[in-house]
Amino acid sequence: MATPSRPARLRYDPAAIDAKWQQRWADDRVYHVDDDDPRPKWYALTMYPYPSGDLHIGHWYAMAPSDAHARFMRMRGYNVLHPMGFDAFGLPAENAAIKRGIHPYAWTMDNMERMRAQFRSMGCVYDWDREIVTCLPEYYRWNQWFFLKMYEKGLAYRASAPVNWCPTCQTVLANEQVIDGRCERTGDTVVRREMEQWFFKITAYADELLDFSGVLDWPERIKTMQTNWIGRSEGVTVSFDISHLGLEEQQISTFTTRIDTVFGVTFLVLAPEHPLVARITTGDRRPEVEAYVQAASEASEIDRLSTERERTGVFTGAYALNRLNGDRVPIWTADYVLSTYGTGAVMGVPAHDQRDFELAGKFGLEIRVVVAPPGWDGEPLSEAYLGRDGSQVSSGRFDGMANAEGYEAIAEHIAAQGWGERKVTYRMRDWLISRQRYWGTPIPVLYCDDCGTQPVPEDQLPVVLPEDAEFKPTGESPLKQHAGFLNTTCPQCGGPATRESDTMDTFVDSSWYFLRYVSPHEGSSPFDQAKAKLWNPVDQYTGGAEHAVMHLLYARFFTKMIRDLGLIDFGEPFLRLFNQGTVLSEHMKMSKSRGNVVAPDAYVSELGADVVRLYLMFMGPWEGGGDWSDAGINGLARWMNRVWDLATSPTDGLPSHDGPADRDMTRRMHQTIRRVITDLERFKYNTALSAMMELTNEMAPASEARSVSQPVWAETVRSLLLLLAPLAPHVAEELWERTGNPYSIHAQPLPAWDDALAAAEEATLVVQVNGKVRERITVPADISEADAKEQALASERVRAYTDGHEVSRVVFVPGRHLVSVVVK
RNA sequence: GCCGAAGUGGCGGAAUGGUAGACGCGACGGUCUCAAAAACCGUUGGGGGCAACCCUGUGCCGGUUCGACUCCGGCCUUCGGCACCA
Repeated sequence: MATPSRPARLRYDPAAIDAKWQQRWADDRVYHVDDDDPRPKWYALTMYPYPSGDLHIGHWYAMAPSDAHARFMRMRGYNVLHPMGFDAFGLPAENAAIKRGIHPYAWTMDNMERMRAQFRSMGCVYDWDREIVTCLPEYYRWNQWFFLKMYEKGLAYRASAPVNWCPTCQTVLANEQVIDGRCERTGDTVVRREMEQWFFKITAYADELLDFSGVLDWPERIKTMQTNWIGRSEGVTVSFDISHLGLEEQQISTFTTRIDTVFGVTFLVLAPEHPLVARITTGDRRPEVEAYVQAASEASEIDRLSTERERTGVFTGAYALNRLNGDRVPIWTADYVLSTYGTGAVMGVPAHDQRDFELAGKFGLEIRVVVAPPGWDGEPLSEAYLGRDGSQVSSGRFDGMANAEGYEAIAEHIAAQGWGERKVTYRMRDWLISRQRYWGTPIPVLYCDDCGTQPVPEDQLPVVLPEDAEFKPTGESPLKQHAGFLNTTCPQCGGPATRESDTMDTFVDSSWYFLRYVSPHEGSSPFDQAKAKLWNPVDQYTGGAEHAVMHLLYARFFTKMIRDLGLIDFGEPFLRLFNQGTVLSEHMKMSKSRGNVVAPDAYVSELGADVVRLYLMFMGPWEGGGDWSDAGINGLARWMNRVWDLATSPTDGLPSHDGPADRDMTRRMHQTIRRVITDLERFKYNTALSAMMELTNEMAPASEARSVSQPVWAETVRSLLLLLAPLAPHVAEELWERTGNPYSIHAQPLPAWDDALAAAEEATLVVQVNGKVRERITVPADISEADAKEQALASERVRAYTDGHEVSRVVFVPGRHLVSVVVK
């Protein structure tokens, strides 16, 4: 591994201590959470894992520090709900079934059993009585229930749409699951297909999702990412007259954010998928247009998205009328226009849009400047002018207006004429939830030849996955072949009907699981409303930043939707959000193919859970992740040895009272308590541990020199163990017992600090001359400004710099014990 | 290309505008040992000086300030996100 180094030997038997206390805590159910506890509540949630089979170091990095924080909050007097469960639906289970003939249910259950044991080895405070498993009907029936509620409200709908199809997963993906034109999971190139699919209307909440005023503390980064993802943009729709073509459609509607440039339109561009393309194309243009549309449909997302690619497009042979100036402009189709955004058609303004400029340049279309850049000489532009500080020209009666003024005036004019209206569009699309797979929540819908699409009646939920499905590598969902599942009767007419065979995206499961923990086995509703009111929203949510725009956005959407169903009275699921970083190995992401995966189990059995926990927390700031190092973890093992020695060393050699180092030790102890508590509040585990190490560095020689009295020593050890308890729960508990304290340390409050006792009596007065440190003088901590300045100026070293010069200024910084002397 | 974050010893990293490098790792020297490991003690940004000390130093260039790792402006690099969104 990274640095060859012999492991430190521990002074104690970590495996025995871990086992001893884990058993005792389980027997005593010390982590059972009581809803009726009178203390203030704190809901601490860590993103639940997918049951992939083993807890890897990344799970530890996500869970050990968050567990430490939950324990910290318990010791601060909160009734802490800290549940755990499994995100148990998903493709790996189904792939295992196809490859190895194991049923997804069995595979998932086995994995969870193994992971539960590994979870226990971490010593977390999870209340396992509240565990949820999303692949069980008792959970997923409520996905179906929410689906029905959304269907009733028009928030769940079926539509034909071009979708992202992953050939390996054999299913469609949500837009959010496509990264750079590739499947987020497999890295496969995504192809586009036109399919009938189910959607959740997340766009109905787009504006509300942009509003983060309901959260208390979220990383700006995540808010920005969501805001960009939603991509709100304000503009105007404007239609162009095509009534002369004799079609049913009289006009082509376009969307623009630059209505001020509408007099510069010299062509229109339709997306290749736009329904009008085929109908307006003239006979002589047809072969070329059809070939272009065909090629566009075959091009992969990657090709089409490439910005390096040369601009392409073809003329349809048809013209449209620009109603503002009566211009007759050619209608083109080009693949840089997306059918899924705006109206699928844009007005081509080459002078003021770079893409239009490139198309016009390539095909010799007119480039007409209508917003004159400041200082423009009337010469042709070398690139599109995108600025908004020009003035209107060649714009009829709007000529001479400042750009911003022109925008407003033209928008008003178009609305008044009925040619278009102001409109807000979003980059975000509705959430495509259909998956052509078995291992997910069946969509509770059936199709009747007579009655059409019918929701499954609520009293017939859950629609359960058939157990006897066959898993073959055909690329078709096993449900599609399962007659027993498919064939049913219509609730409306009693005639034969066919069930929907698609299942839901697994992100549906995680969109409300934080509500289920409050009443995990509730059978008559998704969650107990009174308990949700008691516990939710989640006070502190932690997890990886990779969920910034998927899970977190969906969960916010669901929460607002559930609020609008009247079940809860808040709209944000997570008040505070913290994203931990990633653990690396040799500066690279761990992966099986690289062979650099660090397995925690071996370290846990050799050094104990606590040393692994401490090392992960000490590595660096939690949000930053870090590089796993075998040498680094030894440092923490050594420190645990030192703590062990300090706590267990005999104290009868110490003076019974009035040790000469008592004051210093007491001060250091109070300083440490203050630092550790304020650091843990902000997840600063690394500096909290540094503070405790500094304390132990001071304790060791004081013990050696017998300069601390027994009572002060006992108090210091006691405080150290309490501060350590959230981070290293097993060893702290063991030492708590060995130092004669009553079980359990985890039921104790944290020690309090006293600022007066933490205050230094002496301080180092730093004297700067012209900004450079020239002298350090030991002075009373409460030295007055006058005395500090006097002593500073009297110092010989300072006088070496001031003698013979004029002292123009002397600055005293009270809290810092610093005097800054300025000489000329 | 756009948006965001970050650049500090050999390494991970500390520093409300106020003693840069806490704490840990590693390295070097020592104690113990037949020897080694472990443990313990000491040294450890660079340069100079016998020494007291001095110079220099937080990606680069400038600015504000008595004082800048920290604030401002402009670059460079790295990482993350978005990427034809009209």
